[in-house]
Parts: sequence; structure tokens; C-alpha cells
Amino acid sequence: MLHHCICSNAELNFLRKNNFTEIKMEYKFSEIENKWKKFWEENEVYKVTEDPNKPKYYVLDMFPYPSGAGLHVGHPLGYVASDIYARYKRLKGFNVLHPMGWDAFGLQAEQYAIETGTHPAITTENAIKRYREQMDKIGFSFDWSREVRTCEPNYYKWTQWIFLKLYNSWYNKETNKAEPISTLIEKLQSTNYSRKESRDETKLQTNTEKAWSELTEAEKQHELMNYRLAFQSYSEVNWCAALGTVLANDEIKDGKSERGGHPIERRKMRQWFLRITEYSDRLLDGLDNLDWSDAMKEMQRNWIGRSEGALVKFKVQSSKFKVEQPLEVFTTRPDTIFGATFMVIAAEHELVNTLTTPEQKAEVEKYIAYVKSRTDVERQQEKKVTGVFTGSYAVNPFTNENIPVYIAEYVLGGYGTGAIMAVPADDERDKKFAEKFGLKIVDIVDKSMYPGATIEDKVGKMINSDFINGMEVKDAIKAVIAEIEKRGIGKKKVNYKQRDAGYSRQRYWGEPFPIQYKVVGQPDPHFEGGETDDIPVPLTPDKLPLILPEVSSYKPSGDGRAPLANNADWVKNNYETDTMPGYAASSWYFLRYMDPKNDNEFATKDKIEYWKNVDIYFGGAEHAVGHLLYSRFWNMFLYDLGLVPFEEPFKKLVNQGMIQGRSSFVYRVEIINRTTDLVSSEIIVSKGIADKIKLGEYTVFQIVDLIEKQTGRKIEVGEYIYKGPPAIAGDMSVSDIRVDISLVNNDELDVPAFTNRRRKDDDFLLLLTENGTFICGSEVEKMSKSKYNVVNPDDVIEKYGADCFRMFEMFLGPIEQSKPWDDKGISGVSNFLRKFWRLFYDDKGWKVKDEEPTDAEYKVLHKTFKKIAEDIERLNFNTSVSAFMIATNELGALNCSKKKILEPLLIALAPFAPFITEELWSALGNKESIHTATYPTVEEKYLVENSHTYAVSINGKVRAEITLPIDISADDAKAQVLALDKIKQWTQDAEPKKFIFVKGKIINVVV
RNA sequence: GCCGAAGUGGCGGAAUUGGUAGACGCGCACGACUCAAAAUCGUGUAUCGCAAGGUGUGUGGGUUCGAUUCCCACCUUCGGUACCA
Repeated sequence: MLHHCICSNAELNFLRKNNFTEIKMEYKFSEIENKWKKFWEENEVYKVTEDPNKPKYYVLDMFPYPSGAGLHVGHPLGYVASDIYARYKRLKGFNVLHPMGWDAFGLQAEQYAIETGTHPAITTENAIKRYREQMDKIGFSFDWSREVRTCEPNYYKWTQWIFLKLYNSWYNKETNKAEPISTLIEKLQSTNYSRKESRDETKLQTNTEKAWSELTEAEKQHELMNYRLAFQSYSEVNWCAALGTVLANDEIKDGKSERGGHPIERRKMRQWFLRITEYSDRLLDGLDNLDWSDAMKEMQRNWIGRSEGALVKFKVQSSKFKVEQPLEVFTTRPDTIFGATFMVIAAEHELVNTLTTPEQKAEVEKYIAYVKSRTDVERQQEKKVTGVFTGSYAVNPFTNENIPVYIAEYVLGGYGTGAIMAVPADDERDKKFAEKFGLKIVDIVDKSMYPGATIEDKVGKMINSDFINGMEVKDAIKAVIAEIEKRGIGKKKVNYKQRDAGYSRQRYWGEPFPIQYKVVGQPDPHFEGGETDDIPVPLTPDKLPLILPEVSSYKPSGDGRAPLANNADWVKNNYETDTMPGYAASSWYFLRYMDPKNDNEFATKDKIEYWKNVDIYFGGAEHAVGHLLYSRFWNMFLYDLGLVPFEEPFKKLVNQGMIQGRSSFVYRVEIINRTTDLVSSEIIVSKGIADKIKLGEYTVFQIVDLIEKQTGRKIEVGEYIYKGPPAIAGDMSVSDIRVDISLVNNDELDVPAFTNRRRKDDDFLLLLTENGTFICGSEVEKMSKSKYNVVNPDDVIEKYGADCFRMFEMFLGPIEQSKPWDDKGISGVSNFLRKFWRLFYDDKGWKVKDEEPTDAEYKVLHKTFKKIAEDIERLNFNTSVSAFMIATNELGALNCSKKKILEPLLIALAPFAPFITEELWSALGNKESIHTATYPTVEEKYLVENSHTYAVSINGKVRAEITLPIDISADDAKAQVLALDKIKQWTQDAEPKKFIFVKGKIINVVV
């Protein structure tokens, strides 16, 4: 690199002649960025190896799913932040692991394959290539030699391997950790181990009367399924008969399939699960020691939903016949049992048929069909109260009253026992239900001594409750549980909202299960549903990876089985046809980065010991209870088996907000011909008109007039409008149409471009506006291709450069906050970079001098260091950017281009703007990359202040200012302040009521 | 519905522990340079008021000498809600 300071005039002239200075004097970001991108790659500047002499630091990003749409400007937000942090840590002397990879299995590529026949591997490969190119442009310091791709056999081999570990493990409650299943079998074989007691939560599905040794192999396997951490059970899926496939919740809109609008039905299927509930308590307790936001911890706590309460059995009697099996409920409020005036069971409760009386049968069946067509979310968010009486009654064991049993969708099969005792006096939803169905309400808690307490608060004194009358709620809970246990009708119980994690997907593009079935061919005796009782047999680890085979069709088989059923060999070998879910691979990928190419282990022990857990993890808050819970669980499991030396995988978590898109809308008006139901030609109106139509402020006649006025086109009124009473808004319908944001500028539609794209034959396209300009509606929502609101980072970089893009993303606002993308402010950052560049170059060329800086210049420098270092530690990158702007403005004002100021400032800026700083660093004569430099230290001596300008307020309102020495006493300050003319105006020379002096902050005079 | 978060000028946002609300930037206005434009530089910019002064951080209330910050109730928007990742 040329060292400009020592260039002779002759050299400069030579350079000028060769047009070099022009390149240099102007900030040409694309040349600079291309040059250094290449340099970093060729010199492997970001490659990292285990180095015992340096402290390690692991900076991780949640790896992306490479979708066909490419990266949009929202994706890099977290990556830029983590990159700044990783670069900062490197400059501070840490050995930083900062990898990136691809979460490459998923639904989108599969859907694309179904539509086009292209193999998902090809789509995925292309998407990765595109993402990689886009990322490289931004200048990330990832060590790409450690890249992982979850869809490749050398990766999913280890996903399958961990699955086998889960399958072959059980959770020993005595040692409180996972152990190999062999230790369980030993216990089961021993005669003094009670199989019935060992799993109180699970209904054992085998005959526990027989001794273990007397069981058949199939019976043994069935029983072991109750313990395995990866196990099979039955659960409901969204079955779409018309499409012959199981649908993800995401593929359902308003209770219908998104594609085609077909009806959905809940259908029970045999599925794999992970027994995450065994870890519920540890997942809860572990949160206490994590450096995560309280919000994130709270969400996980609430998701796990630990609650203490009681299981209570209610006897049931039907008018026609006797029911042997009691109805069991879980309640967190056993104290309210005297107010339990009815019961509600879930539509999928096993006693539904038994309890339904012949008179109620038709109504119950109708209701159950309705519930089955709805997802859990829909069932709970419904504001209207629905339900149906079974015809049967249960007996409240404490009041001995007969209470009716209802079925309602607000009770879910998956939570608790799928049945509740309803206490309308003390539960909001029960109350609404009771009011709707005219059921008895008995007040049982007096809250009058707790003003402001809500219906659900666990406070008050019991009334109308026999032996617990007068007790506080807390004590009453204990007393009732004791009584329940004494009478043998129930027991104390801890319940978790969290359920075991569904692990089967009826999909192609995922990891195959390393499972081969031993065919029995008999219907499963333990479950309804007609599935066969085949016994899963795990592959031995040496058979891994079990490669995902080609299939003749990516469509599901149609009978509920996954696309792998379309491969004859696969079926012949009795391999499992389901595949693993999306979260499988992402539950452990952070470990693979440590040793990504290892064929013999998922990662070797030495390397795991060196890198340990992730020090800081950047990712979206949308993963709060999914990925972040699953990966904690997997890591704890591996810890139990002694495969990793730490229980928690992510020490610190940063949730970057989502950058949302701003979608634009136009509005299509349909005028309906009442006699023929025909729809008029396409009429597109602006937001103002659409709003008025929706409010009923425009009649059809007025719209027809508008059309004629604005387009000259006459709509045959008679043809479209019912002749008779005046048309009302109901004669038109308005629907929102998304319009690509590239056709919209400041909410104004580019009418010619829109017309062009919308319809070739614009004869039928009528655009209406209120005053000439076509203003679109807008909405802030997730950025996505289907919403036509995607902004591509490539375009931004092309226009402004990568350094500018990086700094602008940071400048947008706090990293944790969601915000819509708006590139209006980007020119500010662009201006800053050019101003910064001009500290080094002006029209005459290089201007950096070797002079000794003044104290004022040093002060600017060290003030900035201090601010930046504090900001980075606190992850306030937006204010760091503004600190750099302030420093540049101040140095510009001081006309300072001194090397001793600019060189260290470059290092501080390097994590944010790696390209421009590298270029200027090299222009200063440095041979090594700036990214291997040492971070400057703050020298406090330049920052010492000896006076402070206080704001003086009267009764909290600022009225004056006064500059006082920093170590002045309160009394001296008071004397000086009260002598101020402005203050005298308010005090009228009277002694103030109060004088508040907060050193270095404020003075307040109360009069 | 439930769980979590956010709401501050025309716009993005700042205010770190309860202590001068609006840093920094965009936009806008005016000015300088220029034949002109662009670029650049400078000045101003919460709001009402001539001013003194008043009002102002989603809404309503409270605590405090002092509240964007703490408490209570509510409204709106966003994320998650167990098969999108």
C-alpha cells in the first residue's frame, strides 16, 4: 500500500497523471469493498482455530432457513449486530468463534417441489448460494470453513445419532437425569421394582399384573415406550382429506386449507414424541442463571406452566346407566370446590361417548364435528361461548349435589386431564359459560378486604364452603387437598402446561428416522384408529446416516403417510416413512460448529471443552418457546449422558427485533348486478375512496359518476344496478389488493407501471382517485415475498455501500425493537461516511498530518471511545453510530486531521464499517489488517470536568441555568442560586420551602 | 382468549440509577458557493402565544420536591400460541 504521508511531489504528480488521486480523493465504496472482500478471503483473516493461549469467546447467530426469496433487509439486522460484537471482541484480544450455517430442511422447499417437481436439494442449494453471495457483500467476519448444512448426510448423520440416544434413554427420577434404557431394564427385571408406581404420570399401557420376565417381546417394547425419551404415541393432526395430507398450522387459514380452501379435520395418528416434560423442572430452574431478558424467561416459564394443585375424581351418573369410571379433573384451586356447580370436558375426552345420553346424542355429535374443524388456537380465542350438555351428571364430592357435565371447546384435551370442575364464581370463562347456559353460581370467596383484586387473584376468605369457611385462600387450598387425600378421591399434583414435543412430520424434506419396523400386522390393541402394532427397531449407529432416498412424488401418499411411502424400496425395508421436524437439526447445531467435519463424533471432546457454551446468542424473539426451549432440552440431555460439559447452551441471549415491511394496498371495488350476480369490470380505487365506501359514504351511483368523470367510461347503470330503491353500500364490495412496493413511492402509486403490470388490456382497468394522485393504503407486517413488500439488501448496498448499509441498520433504532424498514434516513449515514473520509482526503488529496493533537482533540477522541465501548457492551449500537457522527462533526469543526487522533478512531469504527476503515488504515501505512489490531483504551485524564452547568427549576420546572464548581457544597450552591435574578422573580426573596441539590444533576427550588 | 413486548416532533429515534424531554439523523425552510444544477457548507425547526408564559412522551388516574422512567386501569400495534422457521 502507498504511504501517502511520505510521498514526494514527483510521486504525487505521477499518481495524478495516472488518475490515482482521483480514485483516492473520493470515497468509492464499491472499489474499496470489492478489494478488501477479496483480500480477507485470500488471507483467511477470519479463520479461527483453538488457541489455548487466548481466552475464547463464542458469538452465535441463529442460522437462517435459506428460502427461495433470498435475504431481505430484515435478516442481516442480527448478523450485523453480532458481527460488530464479534469484531469488537477480537480487537479486545479474544479468540472468537463466529460461524454461520444453514437450517436447510423445511416446508417451503418441499411445497415448491410439489408444485414444480424440482428436488428440494436443488432449490436449497441455490438458495444457499444466493444467501452466501448476499452475506459476503455485507462484509461479515464469519469463519466459513466451519459452515454447516443440516440437510447434508454428514450433518444429519449426527441428528439421527442423537435421536437414537434419546430413543435408547429414559429419565431416572431418582438420579434426576437421563440414563441409558439398559439401566431401566435392569430395574424392571428386579422383582422389588414396582412398575406401577414408577411412572405415576403415565397410564401404563401394558398388563402390570404380570412380572417383567413373563411379558412377550412386544409387551416389553410397549412398556418401554412409556419411558423412552423418544417414543411413539397417538396424537391429533390437521388432516385435510381433499389434499390427502396432514397440514401444518401455518397452512391453515380460517379453519380451511390455505391452498384450495378445503375443510380440515382433527385426526389421530401414531407419531413420534420427545419426552421434554421430564425436563420441565430443570428447564425452569436453569432460567435463573441465564443472562436473558426477563421477558424471554417469563415466556419460557409460562410456556412450561408449572402449577400446583390437585387431581380430584368426580363420580358420574347417567340417567340411563351407571358409569364406573370417575371423571378426573386437575384444578389449581381445590379450595373453590364448594362452588363447582358444573363440569366441562374436552371434545376429545375419552368419556364423551359414555356420558352422552341418547337424547343428547345428535346435538353432541354436531358439536363435536364443529370442534374438530377448528384448531386449538381458534378454539381458545373465540369470544363467543359455545358448548353442549352431555345429558349426564357428576356428583360434587363435597356438596353431594348433582352437577351437569358439558362439552365445550375452551377445555382442551391436551392440558391437565381434559376435564375441569367449573367454578363460575371464581373463574372468568366458567362464569361466562354459566351465564350463557343458565347454570348455578355460588359465591365462595369473599374478596371485599382486598380492594382491586380481580376474580382470578388467589386471595380472599372462603364463604359458603362448610369446613373451610373463614379460611384464607392459601390455607383453604391446603385443607381441601388434605381432605381429598384423606377420603381417597384425589391427590396433590404438580401439573405442567408444557406437553411432550411432537417429533413426526408427514413430510419428505427432513431427516429420516433411523427406525425399521418389525412387522406384526395386527391392529394396535392399545389405540383406536386401526393402525398396525408394528414394533420399531432402531438401526445400529454404524448404519448411519440413513440417507434420505429419492421419491417418485413429493406428494404425500394420500392415506396419511408421508412421501417416503412413494419409494418402494423404502417401504419394502419397513423404514419409518415420517421424517423429523424442523427443530431437530437446530437443537444442536451450535455444537457442530466446533468440529464441523468430524466423521466419527458429533464433535470431539477437546474442542467442546475449549469452546464450551455460546457466550452470546443473537436471534429473533419469535423463537422464545420453540427452538430456544428444544435446544436447551437437547443440550441438557447430552449433558446427562456426559457428552457435553455444560448444562445450558446459551449464556447470554439478544433478541433482535424484526424489521417489518411496509406493504401497500390498492382497493378493488366490485359492483354486483343483482339480477345476474355478474361482476363489473375491474375498478381499482385509492385509499380515500375505499375508506368512504366502507363507511357507506359513497353510493354505487356516485361511483358510476366518478368512473365517467375520471375515465370517460360509461357504466351501464341498468346493467349493474338493481332498479328500485336507492343503491346502498351493500351493492358494492371492496377488497384489498397488495401492490408491489416497487410501484409505490411515498404511498403514491406509479399509475402507468401499475396499469402495465396489472392487465395488458387496460380497457377494463379503471382507476379512481380523489384528487388526481393515487394514494395507496399501507400496513406494517412481516416482510415476505407473498406480501410484495420485500426490500433486498443488494439494492441498498449497490447504491450506498456495505459499510453504509451496516451502519444504517444499526442506526435505525435499538436492536431489540421491531421497526418497519424505511430507507429515507439512509442518506444521513452515507453523508457521515463521506464526511469521515474527508477527514483523510480533501480535493487536494491526502491531508493526514503527524502533528501533536490538542487537549480538545484528545477529549473528542476519548469521549468517543468511552461512549462506544459502553454502548457495545450494552449492545446500544444505534447510539454508537450517532457518537461516531458527533465525533466526526466535532473533529471537522476543529479542522483536525491528525494521525494520532484518526488512527485509533479507525480501530473503534472498524467493527461497524470494516471496509472503509481497512482502506484508510492501510493508507496510513499499516501492513496488517485493521481487524487484527488492538482496541484503544480510554484515557480518563482528558475527560475530567471541574464545573457543571446545573438546570435550576422552580417546583420542577426549569427556569434558569447556573454553572458551579463540581465540588461546591449544597449551602454555597443555595446561596448562589437564590441570588439569581431569574430565581428571585419566583421566590420573591422569601425563604423557599425546600431546596434540593443533587450533585452533578439538578437543583430544584420549592416555593 | 392466553403469554410477551412496544407506543415520545412531519419521520427513525435519544434521555444509562426518578433529575434540563426531543441527542444523532431524515425531512422541511432560509442562506452561502455556482451561469445553473448536483454536491458541499451554514442557520432554523415539538406546539400555542407578539411576549411573559402555557401545553406536551398512547388514554385516564396515583406516588414524588421532581415521572418518558415507578404503581393501577384502559386503548392500539407487533411477536408467540405447540406441524413456518
